[in-house]
Amino acid sequence: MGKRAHSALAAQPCVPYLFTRFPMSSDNPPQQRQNAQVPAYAARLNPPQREAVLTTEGPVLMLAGAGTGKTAALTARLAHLVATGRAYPSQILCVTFTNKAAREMRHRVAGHLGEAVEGMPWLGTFHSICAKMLRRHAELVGLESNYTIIDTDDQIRLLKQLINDNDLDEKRWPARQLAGLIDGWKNRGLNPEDLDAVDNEAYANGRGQQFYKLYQDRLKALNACDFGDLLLHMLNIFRREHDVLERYQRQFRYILVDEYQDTNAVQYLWLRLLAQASKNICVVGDDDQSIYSWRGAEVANILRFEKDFPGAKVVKLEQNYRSTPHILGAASGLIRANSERHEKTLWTEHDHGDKVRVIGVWDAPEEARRVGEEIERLEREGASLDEVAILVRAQYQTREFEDRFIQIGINYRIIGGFRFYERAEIRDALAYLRVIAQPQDDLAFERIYNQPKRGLGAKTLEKMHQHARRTGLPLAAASLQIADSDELPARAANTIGGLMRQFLHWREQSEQVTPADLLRMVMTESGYDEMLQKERTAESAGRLENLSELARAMEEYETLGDFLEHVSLVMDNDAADDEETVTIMTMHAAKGLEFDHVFLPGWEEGVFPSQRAIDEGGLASLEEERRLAYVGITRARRRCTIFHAANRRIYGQWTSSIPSRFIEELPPEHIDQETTMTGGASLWRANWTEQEDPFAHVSQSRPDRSGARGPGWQRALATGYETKPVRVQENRRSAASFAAKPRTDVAIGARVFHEKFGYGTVTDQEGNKLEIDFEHSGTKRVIDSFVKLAD
DNA sequence: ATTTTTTGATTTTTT
DNA sequence: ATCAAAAAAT
Repeated sequence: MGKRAHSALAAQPCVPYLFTRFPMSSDNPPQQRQNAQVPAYAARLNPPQREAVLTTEGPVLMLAGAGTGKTAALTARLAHLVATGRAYPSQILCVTFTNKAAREMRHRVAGHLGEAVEGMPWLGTFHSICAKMLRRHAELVGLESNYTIIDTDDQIRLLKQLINDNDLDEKRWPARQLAGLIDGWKNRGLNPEDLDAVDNEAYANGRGQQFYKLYQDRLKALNACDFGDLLLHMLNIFRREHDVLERYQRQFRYILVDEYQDTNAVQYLWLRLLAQASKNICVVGDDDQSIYSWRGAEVANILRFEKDFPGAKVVKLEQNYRSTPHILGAASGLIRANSERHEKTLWTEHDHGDKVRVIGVWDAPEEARRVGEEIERLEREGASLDEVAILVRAQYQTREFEDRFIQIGINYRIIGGFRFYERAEIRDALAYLRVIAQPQDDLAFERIYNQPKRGLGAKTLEKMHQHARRTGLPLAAASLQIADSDELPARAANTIGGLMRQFLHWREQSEQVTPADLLRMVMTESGYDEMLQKERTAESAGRLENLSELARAMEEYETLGDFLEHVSLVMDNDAADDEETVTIMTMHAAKGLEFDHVFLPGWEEGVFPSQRAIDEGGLASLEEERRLAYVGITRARRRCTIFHAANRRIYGQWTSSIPSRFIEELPPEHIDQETTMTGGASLWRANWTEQEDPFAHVSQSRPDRSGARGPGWQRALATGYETKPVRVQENRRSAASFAAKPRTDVAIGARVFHEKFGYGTVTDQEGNKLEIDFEHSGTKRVIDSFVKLAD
């Protein structure tokens, strides 16, 4: 039993989903078993945790402060539900926000339940769960089951096209802004027709709704959806199709939600619909760690849970297992300055440990120097670098540390920033694969049609677009047709013909060889590898390296479709490094992690809290920054050190800065101030004047890394394998494999007009191609959609 | 069609 | 300062 459960995230055949394939119907609940002793999964829980685990029926709100063992409680609850026979794994919906959290949860549940239980099919992120559901119900929202999931980049490019096509100035009304608005609407669960006047006004003087609608139509035509759509489509289906909703309501006997404070409106509505029937919903979260409101998260969701689900059991987890009392005291004191929160009193059994240190320094380089020294000291004391983290407010702050650590030779790793799958070469490679897997994927095609350079430019693209629009064909198909006409210069037409033949070839091959081999084949035959090899820069070597790493990562996937779904939803690659490294990352990225030693640099007004939060967001924004500070401090197990600099270069300009207001809010009994330069702005400024040249000692040069060669460089040179450019055949007339309906209103002898060639007479018609004798341009073969009847 | 120059913008990040 | 994207020059 339970063996028939869906294999998680595995290949979803392009077959409409049938409900009869649900593994288990709820009319047939598994027998309940009673265990006399406390089972292993519950043995080490404290009383509130145990209560959260054992209260299986009805709504439960678990308020879990930082480091209070909420994941332990959550996984124990999962194990409990399964072990006591209350539900099969397939009947539990368990939602997280990140893949990392989902992976961790899966791992820990497997630990509790052993191999006996097939992995939980419905444990995953909101997006992956919705993607999986949507594959089964795609037709209900006008998509095919093999729809593409586009990322932010594609989204922006698509919107840019729409904006330009509709005679709007992209300067004045940036695509990014529109993308942000649309995301926001989707996060709120709003479809284009749901927008009110205010929302509509938000873009291009009341054209918000119009563009939202256009965008959605375009996505549908591309058989694609963006991240927001995954949730919104499923919400729409649940709202419209009652039988679908009911099936899922019956399926999910228990619902668990992690990081509930980060849910946005769609997620909330989606959950509420699913939980309505059984009411067995358990949400876990900490309102003090809500740091994603700028991305649509609504703390209100967790604050009003008890109203949404009357009779909800509220369990507070307040015993902290992570940090020392001083760290906890500093964090608690700080967060107390916020209003609107569930009051929690964190406590710990740990001994006192060190106070939180607050160190004032002159400028950012000194800050990096001091952190470096501290780390070297910790190292001497025997600490592992893996247990050291530097948590910054913004990505740009990482650079100073990177430079310093290179100089003094500390292993470091920067989390975030450019993710592997966002690099240009990786995206190019993926675009090739997408076109192979899905010929309708215009966005992917557009990305690589001239990458590597094939001598196809804007004019050619414009022509292809025109034709695609007129015929309603996907771009790739349209380009093939157009290559068969005289619409384009012979050279361009040849190139396109050759490219399309290559794609045909690859598409055939994609059924024969593994995805990894296919990628290698494509990269070689397309000339992409060659292009990088010719560049001969350190950068291009790294890119080649990245591409082979991509191929390596693909080895574990059976089909191209599997792999593509994986990359669109699971965009992370924590390459496990064997060496000990210090971790540098943003405080946002650090949520959910913990380290023995944490450094928090840049606690200055304008940096943290950020200038934006001070200027624009008002009180709410400042409170979110404060929560972020709380998250930062509570990452530390043993020691936490806060820095603030008197001077900082921002956008290339030196600025003097004053310590963050958050520093003043830290309870004095829990901190050690380690500088004479504290006491507010005045003292800092006084210090300024004492130096004749405040920048005299500031290192102006950074270690020159331009000569650095990636490890793959020599190999790339040495390999020197030859790429055989695929010969472009001269036969231009062969490849019209895309069915096109010929026009019926044009007959031989008809007088027609063509925008480029002028007036002419049709002399022959072959499918949708016409041979026309033009009055001024001679005889040409053109596609019928390019001409209109002359009158 | 490609290369160079100019301009502009610059939190936080998942999926 | 830095980087990417748009505009201008080749």
